[in-house]
Amino acid sequence: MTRKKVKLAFIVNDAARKATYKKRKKGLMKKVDELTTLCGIEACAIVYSPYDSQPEVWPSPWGVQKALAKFRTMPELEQSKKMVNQETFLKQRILKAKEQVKKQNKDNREKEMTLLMLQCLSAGKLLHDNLTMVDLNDLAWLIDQNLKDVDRRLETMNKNSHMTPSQAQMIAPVAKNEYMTPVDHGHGFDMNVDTMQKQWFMDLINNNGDETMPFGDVNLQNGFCPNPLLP
Amino acid sequence: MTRKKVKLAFIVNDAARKATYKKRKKGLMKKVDELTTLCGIEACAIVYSPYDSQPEVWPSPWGVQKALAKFRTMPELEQSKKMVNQETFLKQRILKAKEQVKKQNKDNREKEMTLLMLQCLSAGKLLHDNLTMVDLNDLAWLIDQNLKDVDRRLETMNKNSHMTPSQAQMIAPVAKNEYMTPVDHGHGFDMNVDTMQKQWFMDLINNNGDETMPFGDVNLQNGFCPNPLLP
DNA sequence: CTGTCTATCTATAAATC
DNA sequence: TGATTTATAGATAGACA
Repeated sequence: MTRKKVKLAFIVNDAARKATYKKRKKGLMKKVDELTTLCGIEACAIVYSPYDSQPEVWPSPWGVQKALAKFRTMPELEQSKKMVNQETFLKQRILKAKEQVKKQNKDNREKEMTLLMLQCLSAGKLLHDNLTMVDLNDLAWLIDQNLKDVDRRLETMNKNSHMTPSQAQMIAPVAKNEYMTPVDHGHGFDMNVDTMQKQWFMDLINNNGDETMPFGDVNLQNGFCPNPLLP
Repeated sequence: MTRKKVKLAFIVNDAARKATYKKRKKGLMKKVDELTTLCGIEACAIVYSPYDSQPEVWPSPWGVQKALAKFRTMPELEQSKKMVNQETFLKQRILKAKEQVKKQNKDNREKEMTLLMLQCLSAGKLLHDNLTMVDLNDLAWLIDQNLKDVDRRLETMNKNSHMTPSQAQMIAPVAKNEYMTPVDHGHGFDMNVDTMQKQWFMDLINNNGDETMPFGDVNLQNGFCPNPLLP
């Protein structure tokens, strides 16, 4: 039942490797078949393995010979060109993979920070003794993002509902403009950048985490709690 | 969004064909790559198309040359053997496809019969004027299957529950052994085969379908209903 | 070894930018 | 032309017969 994503590496287990070989060779053959049929082109595949005494070819030895003949008509220079193309392709794939890893890490980071923020809200304090400055900076950024979101919603409410601005403010009193300034994120931690705009955050990390939270006005006024997960 | 299952045939639309070609060539290349990596073998693919001035090869022209050299070392006889193998392979695929069609038809038939049976239960009568003898035979088989299932459940109950056999019988009184005899299914309709064992069914189709159903004991004692779908 | 089954993972048709 | 997105078709790992 395909427990996990198969990692692209040599399969050590002999039986599993052979089983995979059989299945995938069949699948590959089918793909070649489909490509030629769907697109009306010529193609062939050659597989040489210890499981078969001879190379296995598709769609037929004749087809292979034909394709090969064409390939051989290529001047050496052209063949080299193709080779370079192949190399370029691999480089592109590597680059793309790296980009994906980068994006994945970014997403993971954001999720971590969301979790951390929620834990902080639950505990009523920041457990910053275990956090690095980078963590705190990222957390600050995330919270700012959330605050901006709250602010946007507030504006929408003020414009579209029958609620007065002051009533709306009472629902989310922390969403004050002084906290809305964009944070210069992604360039490492810098205590000197935007410090004044993140006053609430600075206040927080300069104390010991067991006093009023920036969100205290909402429902955690006296937020300290012996059980870190139960407000 | 892959609206439909792509039928395996030449794509007439030029743009679509080219797009498919690009995608699938890439996919094929990836597959070759994976096969070689996972199974530690040598393989290559050659694609010759009007979209590229030269044949496209994987993993590299060198690899292709290597694989080809091996192929060329095969005696003509062996090459022919391989060719025959290819033909055999295609025949096997055709055979398999036919078997799948057959199985599919069988499944469809069974579903049709299930639906029919339920409709009959709902209507409280068999609308047999619109049914062929083959239909009725299949329906009889299906009902027998269901009765066998009921019987099996009854036995389980008698063995494992605190219920007495008679109590169990009251729940599903139709599951009497006289109806449990296996039906010789799949050889066409034959009024002379198993007729006695399917007495209830014969009774049913020899009348006009507006009287007691074989399942009448359960909850359709006086099953006729003006609305065919509402008991 | 070959086929089957099922839960997942992967490929990709179409639409859109 | 190529990249991205989304929903579906297809491939296949692992277990079993």
